[in-house]
Amino acid sequence: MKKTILVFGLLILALLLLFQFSKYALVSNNLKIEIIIAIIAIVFFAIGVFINKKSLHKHNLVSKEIDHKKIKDLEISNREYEVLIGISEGLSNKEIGDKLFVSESTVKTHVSNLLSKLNAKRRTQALQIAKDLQII
Amino acid sequence: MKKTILVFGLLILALLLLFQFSKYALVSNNLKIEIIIAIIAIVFFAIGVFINKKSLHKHNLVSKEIDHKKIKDLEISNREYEVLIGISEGLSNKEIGDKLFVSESTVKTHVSNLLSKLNAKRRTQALQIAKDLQII
DNA sequence: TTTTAGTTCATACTAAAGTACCAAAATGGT
DNA sequence: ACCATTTTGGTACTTTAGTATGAACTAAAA
Repeated sequence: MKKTILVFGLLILALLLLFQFSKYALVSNNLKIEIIIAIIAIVFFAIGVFINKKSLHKHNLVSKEIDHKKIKDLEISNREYEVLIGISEGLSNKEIGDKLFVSESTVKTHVSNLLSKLNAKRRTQALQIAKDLQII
Repeated sequence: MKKTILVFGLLILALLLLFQFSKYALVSNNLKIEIIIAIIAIVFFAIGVFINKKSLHKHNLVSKEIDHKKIKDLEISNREYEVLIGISEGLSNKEIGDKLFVSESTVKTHVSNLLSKLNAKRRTQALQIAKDLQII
């Protein structure tokens, strides 16, 4: 919230500066009107894209973003997470091993640890829980 | 694709008109420079919001809807689809059987048929493919 | 009515997945 | 250098998943 207010404050300040600058530039004839219009257009286009992205993020995209903090809270290691990604891609333990250049035994160890950390009985359940927790 | 080209064509046309109008208005002194800048700003802000919304829709909202037509095209039966849902919920064959009031054998039959229809080797791969095809 | 597709279930089998336990390297911070 | 954690991988085992095949029943379509 504080961040939002700060951003909007800076934005308004920048716009006022731009406004004054364009008037000054016009009067002193340093810049052509086309250039000024182009600058205004680009700036406001960018603001439109930015504002829209922000507001959509809050409502629709939450489920698309990965909660890295939760991964750490669950004490899931790097390698375990890579294995989880492999599972979500529908790979077998052997295939995950080939992808990560380790043996199938190693993958099984990671999977087993992953399941207990996610409190899952099966890899499919792990996927469902991981999606629910927004870590994949 | 054709639609996109049409929209962009009209957009460019509208901008050119706006451009010429602003120059004319300035020369003839009918409008103040502040008003023109404000119009440009509002128009480009709206364009920014519009473009952004369109591009986000294509990526995130389509994937939320189930393609029932594709399910029929793949010749996936009612019961097989119910089993697929069970798989996506992370259930074992036994648990799916309990949920649908059939034996584990029956579930295995459905799963096996489902895998060949989805061209998958494992249930996790079936999930990945089904998501890709937007049937779950 | 015969056919077709879907659902059900069983047996017997093979292949993966998952658990339990152990142990050796590698890594990273204090 | 030392400690804690991660990563690795093995053996032995149990459980679950998946295949192949055959068969019975149902409902709807031809």
